[in-house]
Amino acid sequence: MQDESYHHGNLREELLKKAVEVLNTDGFDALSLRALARQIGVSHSAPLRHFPTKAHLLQALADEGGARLVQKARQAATATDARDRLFEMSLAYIEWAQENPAFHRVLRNPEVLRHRSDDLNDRLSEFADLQRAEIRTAQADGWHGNDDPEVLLLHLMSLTAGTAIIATEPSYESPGVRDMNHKTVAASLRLFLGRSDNL
Amino acid sequence: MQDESYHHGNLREELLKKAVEVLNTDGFDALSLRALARQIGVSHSAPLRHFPTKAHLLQALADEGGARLVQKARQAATATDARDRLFEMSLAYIEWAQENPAFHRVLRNPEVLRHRSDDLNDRLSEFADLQRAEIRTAQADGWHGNDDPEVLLLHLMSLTAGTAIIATEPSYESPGVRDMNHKTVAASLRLFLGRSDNL
DNA sequence: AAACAATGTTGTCACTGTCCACTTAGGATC
DNA sequence: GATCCTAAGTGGACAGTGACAACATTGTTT
Repeated sequence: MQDESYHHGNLREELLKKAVEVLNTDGFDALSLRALARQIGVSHSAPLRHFPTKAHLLQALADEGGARLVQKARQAATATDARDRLFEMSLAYIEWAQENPAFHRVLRNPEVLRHRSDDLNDRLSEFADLQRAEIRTAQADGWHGNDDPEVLLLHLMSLTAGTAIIATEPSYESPGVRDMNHKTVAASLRLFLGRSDNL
Repeated sequence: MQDESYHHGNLREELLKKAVEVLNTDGFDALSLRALARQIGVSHSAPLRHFPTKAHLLQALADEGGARLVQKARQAATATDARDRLFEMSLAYIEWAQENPAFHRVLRNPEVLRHRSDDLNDRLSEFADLQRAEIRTAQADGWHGNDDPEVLLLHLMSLTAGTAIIATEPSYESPGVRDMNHKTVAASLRLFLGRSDNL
């Protein structure tokens, strides 16, 4: 548990932590194993003992990010109505993306996503299944009762993922949407998930 | 116009073309200026005469892609009803992304988008304004007449961008949406843009 | 005490982006 | 038509990177 005096430390966690820092401050392209090692004060090839390749480092970040994202979304679903639970999950997803832009960017990186771990894959699949179940429940309550549930799932996932990206990438703001805030996001989600009576 | 015998050729276009090839076949990480030069049969630093930096090459791809995307979306809007025109534009956007995954991936790359050219920025802004206008027209016809048009725009952009990503990234399929096809995409868009009477 | 596996180090390799000085070709200018 | 000039291509260099291999150090296990 010594900090940095001895030869050993708790690298790996330190690496992941520093990686998130770099991603948040300097962007994706600036992330390099050697720079991380340098910042931590360790040999340039020490990281390879914990992540045999740079891709493995990114995978680990994706694993951690995916776990946190799904956990937050699940915990947010507390309402009694299924539609409201879907709303809470989507909103939590978007808020998590806004709070953790580094994780979110790694998580939606095509190369990372393509080679995701079985662990992450399972987690995402289970989350999709949960949403599927909630959609069916909401349909049983009369919400879009005649529509294909898979279409509803695609619609919800597209809307949520798209909103998260637009909300986290300031680049999208100027050419497209103006003043992006919590109220606007919630109102947008309500267009699909809201009940006309309550706000 | 000689092909490759002389010292000169029409590099730049050749570079852009080869870059798209590489992006489609080997992915984003495999794109390197030196490899492009090697494939074309030219010196390793020849590309720098046309693109002072790798980022400029990506910017050029984004410019071209953005122009094509907006053009296709505009041309697709031929219906007499504003909602239908919005539907046509969104569908064209998604189809273009599916047909041009390389361009689409460059176009939605955060670093590229952040440093986009004024040209591309203007094009995207104008397209957003066009959608804004169509939304207002549709609202005048009674569609979501009481909702904030900016919320409607955010909703539409999120939905379209999100669907395009899910449709182009096969990685999304297994953990989330099953069998993604034209009919499903259209049905999903119709949930927001459709008139309940037709289809 | 000795053997061992985990972790960290140094040195090296191929590759990349970028800069530089140099060459070449084609068009403009006198 | 000879001369200048500039755009375009060449080859050499440099630092930074991911990855590999051989070696060193540690804490743990036997």
